[in-house]
Amino acid sequence: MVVPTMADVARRAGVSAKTVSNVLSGYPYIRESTRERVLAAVDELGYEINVTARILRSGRSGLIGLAVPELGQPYFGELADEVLAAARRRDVQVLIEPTGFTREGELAALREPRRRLVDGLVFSPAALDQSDVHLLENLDYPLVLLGEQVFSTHVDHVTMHNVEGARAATELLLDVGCRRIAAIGMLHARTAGSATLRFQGYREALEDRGLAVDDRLLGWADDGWHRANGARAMAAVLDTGVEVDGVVAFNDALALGAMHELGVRGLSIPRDVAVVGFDDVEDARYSVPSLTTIDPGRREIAQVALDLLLRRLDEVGSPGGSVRPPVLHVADMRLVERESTPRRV
Amino acid sequence: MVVPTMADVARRAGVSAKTVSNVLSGYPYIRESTRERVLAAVDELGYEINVTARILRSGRSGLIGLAVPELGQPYFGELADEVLAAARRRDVQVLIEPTGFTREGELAALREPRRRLVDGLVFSPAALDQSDVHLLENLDYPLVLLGEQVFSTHVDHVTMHNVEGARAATELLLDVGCRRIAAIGMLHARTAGSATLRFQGYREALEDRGLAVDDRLLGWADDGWHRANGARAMAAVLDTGVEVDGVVAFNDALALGAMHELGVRGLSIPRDVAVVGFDDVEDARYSVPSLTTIDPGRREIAQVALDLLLRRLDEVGSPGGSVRPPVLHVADMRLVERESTPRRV
DNA sequence: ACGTCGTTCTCCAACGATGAAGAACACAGT
DNA sequence: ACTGTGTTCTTCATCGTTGGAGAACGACGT
Repeated sequence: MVVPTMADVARRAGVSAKTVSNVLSGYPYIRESTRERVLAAVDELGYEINVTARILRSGRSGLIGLAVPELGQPYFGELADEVLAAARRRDVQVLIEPTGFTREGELAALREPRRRLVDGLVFSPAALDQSDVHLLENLDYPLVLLGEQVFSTHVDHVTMHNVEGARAATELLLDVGCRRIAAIGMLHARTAGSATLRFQGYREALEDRGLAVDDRLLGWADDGWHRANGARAMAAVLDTGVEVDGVVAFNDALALGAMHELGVRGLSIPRDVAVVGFDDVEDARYSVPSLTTIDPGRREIAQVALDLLLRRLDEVGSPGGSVRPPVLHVADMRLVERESTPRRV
Repeated sequence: MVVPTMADVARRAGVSAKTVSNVLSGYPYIRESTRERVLAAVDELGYEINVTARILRSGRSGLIGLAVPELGQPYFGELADEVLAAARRRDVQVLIEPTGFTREGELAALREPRRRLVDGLVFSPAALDQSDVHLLENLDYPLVLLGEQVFSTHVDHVTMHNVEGARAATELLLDVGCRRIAAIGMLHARTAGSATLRFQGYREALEDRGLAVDDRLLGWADDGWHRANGARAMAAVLDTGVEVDGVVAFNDALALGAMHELGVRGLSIPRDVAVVGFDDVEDARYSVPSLTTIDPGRREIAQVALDLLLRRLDEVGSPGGSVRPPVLHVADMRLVERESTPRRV
């Protein structure tokens, strides 16, 4: 016998297979002596349950999918760690599906669950947009959305304070005296999405102080929010000859790229130019100088997303029928001041 | 009918379920007209095969495990991306198991495969050591080891040129005139592992030029190779008052932390101190200044590890019996020169 | 004495696919 | 006409577990 089955355990303990199953799944009406015999048999045979058979019979795999663009990007790597940690606490496994910032990758991730084994999906879209929203509704498995790329009133959604975060970042710069603040990370293509919302926060903060947006201060990064593009966008802004005394970057990678470019040009941070990022990835703490940034509440996002998904899974399980309406959860945001901005006076 | 089964397709196409199965799995003896009818029925019903049932019957899940310490660390995040990409090309799914640098996490990862669904495991140990090697032998599933934490002649293993890499890094510094080269990332605890090997490369390079290792130049980072510890270790070295004109850090995060500390102390890189890292994570390209580092061949490592694992899985599948002896593959290494070191003369 | 109830356990039939074996048929060679 | 061979498809059992139904038993109230 290569690997023992429940029937083997049952035979050894002198009970039926179903009793073994009952013992293992915590069914209460088992005589103590029986339970002990069964557990002893399990031990002696080194029995471990066959998960596949259990899934086939019960219809639940205890596996959820996490579709994110790329783990190499620290924001998503760290987010994935948080989701995995939360999942471990709840005894769930996570299948990560990197979508590579491509439409095909994201469509594939949406199709996978039916074909693969996952019970539900946490999905952070980057390439799909609002016009694809119908793809996310009426899926035959529970879905939790992350980010601000696509919104639907039919799907649970966890997101962050984008406008408020960018506004707080910009206000900090204004408070320390900056008046020529560049925005790094503008996107042409999208009408929604983090770029638009963060730009909105930037604009609102300026306008509250009676300042207008100067197009020459907008740094475009249509190829993605990587460091390289942050450097490029910063260079483009500086090359217009416009005066710059502050930078709001729409994520930390852009900010670090921009700081790189500022350094190359011999500008001192924060003396000549103050810089604020967005995301609070681990790098931000150890750059030179360390980066002031917005902590968007990553841990909260991971935790809430998983909880929402598991709650939906329970709803499917118990046909008691009280289907909750979809939730939109916005995580708490926090400004983290470090060395790339001067102290507030 | 919520979700159609093979029997439904069969009924619709007027054939038996087994014929549907045969069509879908590419069995050759099917009349063309039958094949078409079946595929039409599949289309019409939107049928997708139930993976769980297939696994139960066939015994293979097409899922492999990847056990790494933490995705938030760019090296592992990027490694995971490479493994996932390679897996996608081969139509395999990957279940990532973060072990959190803990012994318990790693032991759990080793136990999981039996309980969970994976056919095999790619394992990058960080907390287990050579004394645990017996845990890795005689597992009842195929295993591929990564890294240099544990070695076994019974297990396939993919690793990198640690000694040669650290030696190349140190030689570069010597070539550009450094003579007081700090080594950042020393560990007390381990007798094997990357730290020891990279230190060995450092020492060999020095000794080849007739230089001795100066204990004051050794920066310890027993709490892990994070940026924070790189900064701390660098600070400790500088605080001894010893003169430093070069730094070999045992990974990029340590190097970036060390650069941070050097910056804080007003030392210019590379003018006052030249710095070399190890790993070539994406950050290294965009730090200020950009970091000279060793590319250990991450993509090759991911690819070869997956291939070795899949090859073992095939061996299990076909009892033809020619079990290949375990392989030790060492990936190609490459020195990437950037701004943190002066040009070689 | 009898029905009711709670406890403890068993039996059977699924879940949905596939491997093994073989039936039915056509066609060729003798 | 008969056997052999190749093609095409079917039947049946099976992977290992769990849901549903209910059997067996004792205790309890009436």
